[in-house]
Amino acid sequence: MAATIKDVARACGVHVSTVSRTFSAPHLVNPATRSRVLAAADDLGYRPNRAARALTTGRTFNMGLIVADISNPFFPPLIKAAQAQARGRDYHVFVADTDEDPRVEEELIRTFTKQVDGVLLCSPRLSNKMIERLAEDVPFVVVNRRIKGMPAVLMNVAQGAKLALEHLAGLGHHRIALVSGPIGSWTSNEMQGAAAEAAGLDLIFFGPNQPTEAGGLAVAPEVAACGATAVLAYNDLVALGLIEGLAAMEIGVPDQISVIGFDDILPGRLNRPKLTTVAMPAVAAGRMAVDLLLQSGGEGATVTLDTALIVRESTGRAQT
Amino acid sequence: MAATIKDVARACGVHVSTVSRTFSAPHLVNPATRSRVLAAADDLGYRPNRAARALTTGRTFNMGLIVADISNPFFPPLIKAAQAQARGRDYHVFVADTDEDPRVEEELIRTFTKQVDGVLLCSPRLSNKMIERLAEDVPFVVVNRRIKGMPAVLMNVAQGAKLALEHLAGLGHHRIALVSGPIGSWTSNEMQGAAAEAAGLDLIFFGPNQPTEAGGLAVAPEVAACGATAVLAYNDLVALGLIEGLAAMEIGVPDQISVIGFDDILPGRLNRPKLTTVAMPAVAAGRMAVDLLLQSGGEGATVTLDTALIVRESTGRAQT
DNA sequence: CTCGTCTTGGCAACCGGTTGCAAGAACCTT
DNA sequence: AAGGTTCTTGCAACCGGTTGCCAAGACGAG
Repeated sequence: MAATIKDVARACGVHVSTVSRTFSAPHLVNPATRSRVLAAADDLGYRPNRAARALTTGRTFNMGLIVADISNPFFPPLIKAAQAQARGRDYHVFVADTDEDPRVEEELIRTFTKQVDGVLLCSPRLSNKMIERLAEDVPFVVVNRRIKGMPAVLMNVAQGAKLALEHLAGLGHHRIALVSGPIGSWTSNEMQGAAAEAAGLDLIFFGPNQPTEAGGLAVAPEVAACGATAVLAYNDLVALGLIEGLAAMEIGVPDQISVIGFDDILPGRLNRPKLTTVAMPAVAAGRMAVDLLLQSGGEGATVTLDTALIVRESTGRAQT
Repeated sequence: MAATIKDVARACGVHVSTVSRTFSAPHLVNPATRSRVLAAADDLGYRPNRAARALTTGRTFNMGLIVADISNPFFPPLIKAAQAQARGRDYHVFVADTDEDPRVEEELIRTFTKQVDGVLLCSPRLSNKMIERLAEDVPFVVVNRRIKGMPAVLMNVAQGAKLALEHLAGLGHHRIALVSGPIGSWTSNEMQGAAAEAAGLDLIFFGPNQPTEAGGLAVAPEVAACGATAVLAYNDLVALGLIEGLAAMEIGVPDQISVIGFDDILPGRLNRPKLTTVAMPAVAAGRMAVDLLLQSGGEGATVTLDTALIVRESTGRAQT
């Protein structure tokens, strides 16, 4: 059907290797011949078959990007940043969604192996051990997970959690609910770790939870019942669900309970009340992850990006 | 590095073809030999190289999915539905985002060619002519675009627009602004076409616009100035931006102006006021697109899915 | 015991390119 | 004019599998 390198070679009476060189090493072929080949190629609509080329060169010039849930508005900016950065490096990014399922995640990685030059693994749900094993077959850069010897882009969640807790303490909150995320989430662990170190606060942990609005909605009754005056939620989606759930029980935010999320997604900015949140550097992370993959020959550089507290309307003084 | 079919063959003293058959035609190899091969393969951690296999078989068992803007909450449900459906058919879906740029779209399609068995083209921005040309190299299913002889999944936008206009007319609105989308959008054209047929209404067209909140925000002043009492927006994102922009000018929705969007995305349900919208069958479309790609040998079946008006809080009686 | 049939597995060509090697041509040098 | 360079191009092996064809061996029937 589509023209191959042989068709082009035949069309202009030259060996296939010459055609091949015309595209991948133009300086090695006589300008006159080159233009003859290019003319014939253009004429037949020839495009090099990237998969076939990859077979011998070992490079596909594309990379995979795996996320747990593409519906989470946190990811699209990261994805777009990665795609843009990759495009600037002559690479293409293929995205896939695991539906929060570690088995699907593994299967997708296996599928990507040999079809991409590396995989950006964002907020993985697989165990470190499994990731290390899979890393034997394809280079990784992990985002929001620390694995020894593996290049990683981390967001300083602990710092963000600390800022958030200080903010709440400053508003007079002492009893604070911590609504964590799914099992296998490094982010969730970091948050809990940072919270556990905070002195003088009475923390109640809830989890694991789905990292979605449904998850927030579901824990709302428990959170309301536990007597906390403020909540630190795993992410903005959970925070929004929580606010919705509290509203359904006629509990006002921030009047009766303060809520802080993580991520700084767009819907949080449009919500009433506008969400106070710890902004995560998603765009920078997407860019960095691509660069790390391209630079590191698998070497374990680790980049940590800062987070920032953004105070909006969902937090206020504790009731006295 | 990774084990190849040859390593396995050597390891258990059989020819590579036998190993190959063990995986792709197990019934042709003696059970005893087969288990020996499987053991060796497992031992060496051998995985067939999908790209190499595709070279001879011509099938990759993966498909591409191209969207204009992955940040638009309209797409993730469609993407997830497509991925789930594909997974059930032993296929994998690779997603890519064009950033609303036709050139990027073309480049991505070219990249996908030969690396996937087909491409789902969602709300493309390329011209029909260009799409037809590219279709010579890779099978397509287009979503929200009608192209002769090409399988398509359409959403009945005209019907939805009609419902929306009737709803507004019923509330006493006569002067209605139509805020359209980007150039090259079939959806936008359908909306305009349907609107133009509506009798007894005074329509003012605004466009083209970016199909985002920024786009809605930007036209808000013009819309406010045109004297319309209601707006039909290209999609929910534009509608939300519009509401935001109107609010900044102290124009209340729905008290002073009614707003209807298209898509029924999640943020629209959380917004205050909750958005009245025409729900698009994104999930069904994702599923159908996959099936169409797998069934049709490129034959031009067209599926049209119904839309539905969902009345919430952003529309109300016209001021008298 | 011989013949015919069925299983099994090796051989080799092929998919669409890439690339090291070498030969011939053209161009310089001295 | 001989010898040395530099260019240009063809040859053939190779990447990792798949598959049509064929021969050897197993097995059952007569």
